[in-house]
Amino acid sequence: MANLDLLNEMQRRAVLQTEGPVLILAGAGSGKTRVITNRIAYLIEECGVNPWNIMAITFTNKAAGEMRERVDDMVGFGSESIWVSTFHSSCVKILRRYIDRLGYENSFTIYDTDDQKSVMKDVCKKLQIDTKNLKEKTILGYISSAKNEMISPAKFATENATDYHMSKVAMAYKEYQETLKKSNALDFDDLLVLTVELFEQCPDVLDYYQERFKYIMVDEYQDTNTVQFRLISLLADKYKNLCVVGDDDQSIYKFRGANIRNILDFERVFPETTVIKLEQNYRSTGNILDAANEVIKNNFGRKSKSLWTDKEEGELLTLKTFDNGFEEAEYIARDIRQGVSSGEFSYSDHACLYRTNAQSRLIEEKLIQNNVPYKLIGGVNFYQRKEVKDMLAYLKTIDNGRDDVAVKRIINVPKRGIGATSLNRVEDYAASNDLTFFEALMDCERIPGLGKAVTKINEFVNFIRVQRSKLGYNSLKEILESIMDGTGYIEELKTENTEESLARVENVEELLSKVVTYEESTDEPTLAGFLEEVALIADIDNLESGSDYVVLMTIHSAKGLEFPKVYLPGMEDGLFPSYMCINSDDPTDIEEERRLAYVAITRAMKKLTMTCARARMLRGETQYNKMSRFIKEIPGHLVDKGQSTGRSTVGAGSFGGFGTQPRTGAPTTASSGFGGMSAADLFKSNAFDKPKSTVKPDNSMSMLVKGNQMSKADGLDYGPGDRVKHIKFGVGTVVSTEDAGRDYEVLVNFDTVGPKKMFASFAKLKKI
DNA sequence: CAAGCCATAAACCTA
DNA sequence: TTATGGCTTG
Repeated sequence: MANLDLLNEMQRRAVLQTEGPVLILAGAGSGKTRVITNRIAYLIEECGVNPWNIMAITFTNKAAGEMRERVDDMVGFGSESIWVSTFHSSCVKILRRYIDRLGYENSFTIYDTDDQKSVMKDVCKKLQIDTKNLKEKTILGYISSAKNEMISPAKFATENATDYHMSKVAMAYKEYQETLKKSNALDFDDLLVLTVELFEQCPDVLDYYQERFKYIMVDEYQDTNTVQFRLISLLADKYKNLCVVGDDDQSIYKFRGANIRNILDFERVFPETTVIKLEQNYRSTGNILDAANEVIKNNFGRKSKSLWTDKEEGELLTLKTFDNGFEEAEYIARDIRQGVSSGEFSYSDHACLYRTNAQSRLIEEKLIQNNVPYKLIGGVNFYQRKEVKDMLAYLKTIDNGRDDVAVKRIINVPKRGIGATSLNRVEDYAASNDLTFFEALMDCERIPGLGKAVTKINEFVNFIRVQRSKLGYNSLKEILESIMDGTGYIEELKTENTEESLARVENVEELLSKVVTYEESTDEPTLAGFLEEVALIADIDNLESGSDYVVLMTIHSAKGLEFPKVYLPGMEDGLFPSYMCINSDDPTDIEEERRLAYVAITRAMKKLTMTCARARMLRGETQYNKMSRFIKEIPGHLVDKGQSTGRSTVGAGSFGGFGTQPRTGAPTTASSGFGGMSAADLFKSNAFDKPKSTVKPDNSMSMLVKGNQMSKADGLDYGPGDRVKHIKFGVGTVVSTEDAGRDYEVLVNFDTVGPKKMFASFAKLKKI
């Protein structure tokens, strides 16, 4: 049941404006979900619209599920015929019915990333593209962006004819697309692109769906990309009852293809648009909102709006500057603990939002030391990340070869051609001679049957020996650096050049910073000492149990969430905004970064604490950064700067001033910025931060330390003679099943592709 | 040129 | 866990 009484004036207008194009600019915390659900209920109950004619589109399945639930609750009978889904699943439904018009079969398959990669592998082979320089993943990345912008292979080729590198990509794109078509397959992006093509080429189909979807609503509209916009424009073209809800100030996914022009130009594309601004915020205090408004005001390309609240001003924002990142993290940890022990807050009222994943390490450590339970959202604990574990395994091996697990972990990482067969031989030799694995490696000449692997193993052993001999002469930093570079580990990640791989580089660099601080803060730093310190931190993290914990995540993943108390560490130029944006030729990059700041600030309900460090260890080098320009955009009267902190105020005064607002006792040495330092080092570095690159946990295990992810299915529900169905190969007859150790091996004779041998736990065969 | 070893794919259906 | 193709090497 729609209930207009629970809505404010603007929300009510948004609900009542059912006809024509409507642009709802819903600021952070302004209750947009409530508006959408009420609007749907109102359409059905008051305007007599058939639920069948309503479509609501979201971005994620999760969001679709939530909306479905809330709509069901409110509408009741008939709600199941409302089309609530994501862009992609809508397209699948449409294409399953009509894609034959485009020369595909309606039984098309959808290729996942793995499938895409194997297609691309073939393509590269065929076109003789060297995948050492140009990774399949990288090419697929270009193709995906092209598809988001609806750039066809032909157009892509003409646009990139001059660049050698890109012309290769263009060739690959063309070949890739042809291969997909031949296999009657679509990739994820094709779902959208082909639906648009379908509508453009078949007016009757378009007309059918236009008649069907008389009322269309799109959530998180600021995140739409060009194809998605085209798609809804086509659908809404006839009745023009298109209602989009979004906030241009929260568009932070440009790097994923979102096109902010879609929201900025909406009124131009749809004349006679009713624009409704939801500006009353129900989340934050007055001071927090003012700060957010003042920051976002500095962006030029935006719809003017200004959030307000009838809540009280609340506490001032807190800004603390520290001498270094340690004190910053320490402060946050203590402040949280204090807030909790005072009884006013629980741990889960606190969130710590940072710009880059690597920043989590220091905070994690300090939280652990202070016994503050925390949970890392959308990420993995720093010391559990694969790349960090790899580096630590190298260090352990150098320290002493006794940790067999560590040695086995890295003996073939990066790949150096030492495979399972050789390792098994070494293992046997070690066992029968009562040696550690590494001792056996050193002895590898004597191991029978190793053959040419001996050379490879010796190279590895020598590398470790060389590093070992440096102990005591070279710094640990230098040793870790030679691991990073000498093994080619970092280089491999950099050439991969994906969001994920670059985040991994960042994490390794963060470990390097950790090494340097260890050396600086310890009288007699040793490798063993360092490993011990790390082990302590790395092991304690089982302490988190229960549901009350502090939340740690990137600002990107915090979109849509709210917390009573929010901490924003690392508010420094160079970190946030990142150097990449500061030095970018494209002025809109900094605007995107500012929107991110806006999102960050508006997550806070009661209390916002921003912190920055005068000196920060980045990539093993101490950087002296200015205070973030975004902080300077916040008027001084909103901020409690407190007393200048830090036990030793050595570098005091070298810090940037507090912007335009004069303030009490502020050491305003504005623009004194860089303390004569290595900005250049940052420029030459590739390792920029792309957000949201949730680095996967460490699944990889050395093949000798193999885990048991798949348990043998106890018994199969099919046997020889049974008819079974396979997702890719279709229907077939089981010829035989064989007990093969942990798994069953099944031989199936498929009707279309002939006999195939497969593993039961992989193939997920269904008896029919 | 043959042997042997290494690396990888076989699955799920993601914004 | 195993089959397979590709690569290296004697």
